Amino acid sequence: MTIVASLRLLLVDDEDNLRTMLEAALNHHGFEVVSAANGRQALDAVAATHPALIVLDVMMPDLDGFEVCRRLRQNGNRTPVVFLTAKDSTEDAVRGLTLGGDDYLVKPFSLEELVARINAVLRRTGAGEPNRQLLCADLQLDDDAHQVTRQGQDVSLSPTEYNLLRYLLVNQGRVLSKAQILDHVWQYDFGGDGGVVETYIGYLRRKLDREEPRLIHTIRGVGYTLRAPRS
Amino acid sequence: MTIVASLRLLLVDDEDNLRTMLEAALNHHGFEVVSAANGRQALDAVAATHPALIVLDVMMPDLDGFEVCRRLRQNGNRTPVVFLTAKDSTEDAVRGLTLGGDDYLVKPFSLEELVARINAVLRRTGAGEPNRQLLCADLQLDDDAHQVTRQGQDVSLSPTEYNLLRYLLVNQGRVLSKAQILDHVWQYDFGGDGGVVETYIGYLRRKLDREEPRLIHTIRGVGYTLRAPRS
DNA sequence: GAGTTCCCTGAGAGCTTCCTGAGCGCCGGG
DNA sequence: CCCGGCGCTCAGGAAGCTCTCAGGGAACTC
Repeated sequence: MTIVASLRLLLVDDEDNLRTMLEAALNHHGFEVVSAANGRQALDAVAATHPALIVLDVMMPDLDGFEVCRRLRQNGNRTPVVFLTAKDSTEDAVRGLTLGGDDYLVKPFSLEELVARINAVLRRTGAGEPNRQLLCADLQLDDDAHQVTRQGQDVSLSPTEYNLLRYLLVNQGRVLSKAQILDHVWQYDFGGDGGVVETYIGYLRRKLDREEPRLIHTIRGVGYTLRAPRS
Repeated sequence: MTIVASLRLLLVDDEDNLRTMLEAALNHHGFEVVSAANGRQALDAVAATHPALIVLDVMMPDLDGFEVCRRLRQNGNRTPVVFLTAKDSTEDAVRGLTLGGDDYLVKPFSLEELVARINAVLRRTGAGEPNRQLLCADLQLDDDAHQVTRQGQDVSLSPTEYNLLRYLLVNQGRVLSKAQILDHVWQYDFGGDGGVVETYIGYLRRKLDREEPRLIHTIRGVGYTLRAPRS
């Protein structure tokens, strides 16, 4: 869990369920979250609460996300934005906007991805904490370089493997249930069961946990945990 | 027994028997318990009593647990929730709820598990006490890591063994009858007799009480107790 | 458009866990 | 001292859980 001392985010999305879920999740990650259900509310909320970053859905009934952003910039507001877009259409249109340090994410995404993007943007714009390397014994993960090494050796991971490892690292020492892992590492609308997690844990073990000391441990009937041997 | 200074819980379940039983049990664990038999009562009770946490059955006649939670969140209420679900259907639907720090439990569960979850959620959301290691002489149990050590050595326990040990630790110094142990450590609908407890005490002794000083003591005709030798 | 990587599913094997029942020994009372 | 009750241990079957592998389909790359 990333602990950021009460950095205020504005979350803008018109789907109630998703907004509620994300609000809870971001809150739980240590952000102070203000939310808005449409473009106008968003503009008001920015003026009222001066968030450090805006998570902004593109597709909305009244003002769409682009329009909201355009108006903010027009008024000289530079608050960084992470856009949420649907797969199909808008992907091209977002390109131009990432120039200002902003970023975007295609729906449906996974929670860990969103948090990673938010932290990355905050880092780039100077508001967040500096880049932190995630370590566990001789395993290290560098988020900026998107690079993983074990015993100094580079290990090449697929996106899902990387996200899973990252989640394990952030929560090292804590036991994570398969349900928790699914919720955080897989896309929020994924319907499958815990079987996939087993498979991916298997991939990770094969790629970077073949030799002692083993870092990934199975807690039978409970879940998995990443833990360095006691020093 | 976990002593938490009068933290108020709301317990919501439509089965009278179960609700009464849980109410007594949670009460006995030091919580102040308010209970509700359906969704509407639950909403009223939240407004009236502002509980620190809600134990919420999913399957209910009027408003189901999800709906109750959704309405609370819509009103900006962030009270953490522990859901109670039936095995079969709802398990998938509950995923996504672990995001906000909430948790869930599949019926039938054991009392100790419920209490453990409640404490874990309170810990995560900052309302409860910080993670406390359970200790007894050179035996220690860490709930977050789900790890048990004796004389610094890791001991690997099965889920039932772990729950039993946890119950003994929480109640160390007190004698626990086999019936009490069955009631707290085994699922509430377990039909068997006390023979299982003997077997599991045996497992624990073999795994972590082979050498002096012995911590698990048999009180013949009464039950068992975990006690460190007088210092 | 061909080849590769990535993601997910399903089945099977193998191990762990759970519980029961039986036999034996210990303890305490008569 | 003997006996009954209680507790301990062991063995074993059934169920559950996890791992692994193979394979198909989607996405991406060149």
